[in-house]
Amino acid sequence: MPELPEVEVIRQDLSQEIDKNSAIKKFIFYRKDIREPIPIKKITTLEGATIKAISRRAKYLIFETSKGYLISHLGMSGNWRIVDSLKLKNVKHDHVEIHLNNGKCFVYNDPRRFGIFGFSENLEKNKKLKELGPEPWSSEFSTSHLREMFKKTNRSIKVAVMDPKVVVGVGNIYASEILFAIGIKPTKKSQRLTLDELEKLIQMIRQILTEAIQRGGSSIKTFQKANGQSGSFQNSHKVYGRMGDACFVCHEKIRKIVIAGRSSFWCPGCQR
DNA sequence: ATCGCCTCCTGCGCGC
DNA sequence: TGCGCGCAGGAGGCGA
Repeated sequence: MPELPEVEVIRQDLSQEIDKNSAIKKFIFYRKDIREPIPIKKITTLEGATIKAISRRAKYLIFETSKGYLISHLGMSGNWRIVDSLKLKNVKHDHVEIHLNNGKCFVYNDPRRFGIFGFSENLEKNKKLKELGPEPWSSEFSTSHLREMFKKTNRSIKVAVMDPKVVVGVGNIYASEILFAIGIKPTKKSQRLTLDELEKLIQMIRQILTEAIQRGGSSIKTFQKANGQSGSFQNSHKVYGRMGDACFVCHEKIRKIVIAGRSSFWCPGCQR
């Protein structure tokens, strides 16, 4: 479900429900583990804490509280929804509820359970976060960074652009869309991109992710925003999920190939 | 060190 | 209609 835009949209929705006085009243856990064991004892110490902000790093959501950080990753199928505590009904695959003192409840639901819950007192010491590469809009995400990353590897650009050490947040859908938008085929070796192409790649990653966030993300399958609305960026997909359909630009048939085990869509007319 | 392959898990859509 | 199969937005571990 979530790549960076979807996580960011959920972050914005959840953030709307809190103000500077919002505190965590109570957690309810329906499972002890999803992908990894949930550190329930540590997380429970956050009861009574004020939520200062809800932020995002890569595809992680971070609840910044007065007593520490709750870190959540949505995996493939995770989602949050906002419910009034009094009207709350537990549905299948609801794993965690965060009840706030303002009567709202944030509910985490994840059918495939690939998501992660973590606790941290100090984000800078968090192993998972520490090893992440640059955010797409950061100055560290530059052509020199890409050249450094690409010079020693022989991977395809599709695989490289999905590597969180190269840049965080680009998942399988947006990788195909971004490469179509800059006219580079997904199997091209990352090493062989010119400086000009690297520059275009950076700009297009920023542009497409920004637009996707503005459009509420891509609601394919079950993705919904935390406020229950659907995103609309799926209507802007030019190649993803369009195998056999005519390219909107050159009318050639969109192809699907598997790269590193992931379906990759591209247009043989537009991408070289 | 790097890379491809496999795995975790449930649900859905397709073809027979 | 029912069943089996393949596939799905992520990411970490393994062995070559």
